[in-house]
Amino acid sequence: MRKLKTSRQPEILDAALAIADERGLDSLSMRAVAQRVGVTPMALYGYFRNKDELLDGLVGRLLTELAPSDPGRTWEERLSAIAWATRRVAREHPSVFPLLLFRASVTSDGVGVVDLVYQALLDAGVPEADVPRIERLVSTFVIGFAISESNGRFSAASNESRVRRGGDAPAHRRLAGHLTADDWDAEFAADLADLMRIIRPV
Amino acid sequence: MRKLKTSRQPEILDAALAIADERGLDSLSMRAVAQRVGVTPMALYGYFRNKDELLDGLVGRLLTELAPSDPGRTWEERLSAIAWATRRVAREHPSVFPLLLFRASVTSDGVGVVDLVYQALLDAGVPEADVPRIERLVSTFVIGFAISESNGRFSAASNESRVRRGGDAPAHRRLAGHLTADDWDAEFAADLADLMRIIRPV
DNA sequence: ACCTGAACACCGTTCAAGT
DNA sequence: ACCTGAACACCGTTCAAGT
Repeated sequence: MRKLKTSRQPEILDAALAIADERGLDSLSMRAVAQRVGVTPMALYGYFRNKDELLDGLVGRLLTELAPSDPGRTWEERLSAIAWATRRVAREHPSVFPLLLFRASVTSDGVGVVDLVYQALLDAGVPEADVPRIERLVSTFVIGFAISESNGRFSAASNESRVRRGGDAPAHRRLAGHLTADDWDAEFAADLADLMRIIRPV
Repeated sequence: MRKLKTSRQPEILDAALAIADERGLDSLSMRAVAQRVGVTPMALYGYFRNKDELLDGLVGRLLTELAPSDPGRTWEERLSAIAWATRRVAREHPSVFPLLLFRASVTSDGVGVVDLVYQALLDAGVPEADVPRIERLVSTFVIGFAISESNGRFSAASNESRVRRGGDAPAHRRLAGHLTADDWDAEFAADLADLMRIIRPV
């Protein structure tokens, strides 16, 4: 396991993120990254052991964007700031963002964000034994929401298709007037408010 | 857009699911599926327009496994049954399962499951206007939890790494005794109980 | 210390042709 | 109606070599 160079790692991650943002994750090939950096594909292997490690580097890059600059005073404000920052990062990097759900955030940046959440939950009065579980509950929802929104699972098209097929879906038929949501800011805010009610009086 | 044959679609999806389960999503190539079915790669294109549509078919297959045979009497029982079934499907098909978060469930099977959830939420007394939002809240969490668990985001390794780096993470240090969770059945049950508290007195 | 070239074993998909 | 063969434009990665 030979030592890796670090000098041009940031430059390479910049190029990779740009390609993913512009042309999607499927277009993110070692060859494409190399071309953008102005180098032969094989040169990349001096900086990342393989494509998987390059993707890990990309996840690390996203994590640094999650910690808000101004955390806020109350624990509600601090949790909200991180949640909305997460959603913003998902909109900025929709192709790369889903990798967050699959790669454990063990980089120091990832731990930093989790630590902020732990502290907020402690301040909220959550018993120490419940804090890690509640952190996973909230982060799983927030990341899942951000992915669903940015990748079309929540899309209006999906809701309309459901209405059209409403024949064998009685509850859909009854809810016909309420199926076309589109203000995801409002929905996310309402969801966070509901989750706060879980946290407050544990 | 020429018409597709349907005769051997189930057989092809069986083969694809088996490959993904045995060797992972990266090994799920059209060529590998074709070989398993005993046919030339090009023969598959008579049944699915491209690889993406084959993956959609796979998602449809998973959705049929989500609706529990015995739904249960109370709305709590019915919601729980679907949630636990979802988690079981994720463990059986960890590589394919994450696709559920990226592809809107507009197949009739998907609508069927969502309709069961809508009905349970109505029975719980959730106002009609809130039902679709609460369904998205719960399903996003349940799918996200199942993915995180089956794909290592919750792994013990990740928690131990965090403890080790605890130096610059004060809340982690304070919670050191509580960071090594491993009973995901219990955690999932506790999470569902918390979510029920959101649903009950909306 | 950093980079290149050639090569290997793969991909998804199109097109024209075969029974 | 169903399937095949050859071809095209790609992949990630190894190895040996070059400055």
